[in-house]
Amino acid sequence: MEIDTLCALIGDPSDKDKLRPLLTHEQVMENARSYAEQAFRVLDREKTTIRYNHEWLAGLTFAQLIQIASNFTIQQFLTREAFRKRWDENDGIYLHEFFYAIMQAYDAYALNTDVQVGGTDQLFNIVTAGRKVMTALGAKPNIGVIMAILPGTDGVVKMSKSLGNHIPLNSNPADMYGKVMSVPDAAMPLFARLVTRWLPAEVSAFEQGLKTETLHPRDAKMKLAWEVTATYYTTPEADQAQEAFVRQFQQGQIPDEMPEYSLRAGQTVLEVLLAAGMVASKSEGRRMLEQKGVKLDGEALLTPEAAFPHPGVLQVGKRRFVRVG
RNA sequence: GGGCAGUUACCCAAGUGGCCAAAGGGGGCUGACUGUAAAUCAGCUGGCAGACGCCUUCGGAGGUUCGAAUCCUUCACUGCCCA
Repeated sequence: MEIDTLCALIGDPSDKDKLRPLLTHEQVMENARSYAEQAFRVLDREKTTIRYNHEWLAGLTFAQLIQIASNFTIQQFLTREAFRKRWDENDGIYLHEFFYAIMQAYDAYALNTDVQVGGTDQLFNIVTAGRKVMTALGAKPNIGVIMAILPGTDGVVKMSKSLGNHIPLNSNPADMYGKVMSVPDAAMPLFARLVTRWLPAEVSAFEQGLKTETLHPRDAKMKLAWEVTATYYTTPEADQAQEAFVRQFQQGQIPDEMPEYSLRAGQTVLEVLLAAGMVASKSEGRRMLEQKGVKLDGEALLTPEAAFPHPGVLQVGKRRFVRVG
């Protein structure tokens, strides 16, 4: 497994909104460890070697870089849809963006890879650039395994942390289960294919079941959510996440674990909401109350200025809970 | 180096002196309906008060004006074209 430590070190100027502070080598390696830990949810720690691309890229000379770059024409890059579109619309295309493909290609060469795995958006970087550079440098070109792109929780757009539609690997089983359940039905087959341990036969049985409606979409998604959770966590954790989900959302019961808040004398409903971190501001709290989104032990609270009635389970919306005592 | 266009709330985007806390869309949140969702419908979406009102916000700073997102100066940044 390779971790890109070079870009983190030089900073990526394409994110021009945020001035990304240059990370120190220690910070970069810290992040790298976190990526590795997440990968080890599915990779065998014992059989995996982690390599960092600054190991070989940092020592590359400018002359070498020019020589590698001479294998490519601008046209090859511009025929890529992403670049083409921006070219046609007069959006900026930065020179260094071309170098990402070249860098990735050189990584494949430096690691002497036989196979390189990536999403369809990496087709050019892997197949065209990688194989070309490997050939040019006298190595045997590798083989690309190109996978479909996993959509995010919206079911359409590529899953990405910066878009906020991601399912984090490192939060917790209940969160993962719930987030998979929130994915639109239409995205289920892709999840089944890309992030479960199911074999092709199981995946197609799953898809068939959905298509012929012999499998209830809700049950299908529960099965999927369980499998995804069990894949990245463990079977008991997936069981537990499923039980909690059924209790909380299907039966409308309160979860068994929730944060606690100690009531202070004389606090109003509004003050408790804010102090317990259930709302970001008093205005938001008032809105929630107006919209009947606040419940104490199942009873809707309506008056912001009223004294907090009694200890109990306070709920805001569907999934924010706190035990007020 | 020269010319032109631009910088508005989470994102896109309208707004060219008062009726602007700022249209519209997206996103988000709440409620209804459901299968948990999606789709659909309704509402909300800067803060403090919550009655009037007050405060902060339209790239930064300064200015003109009774009054500025809107006009002027200046700085910064972005895009396009020319060199």
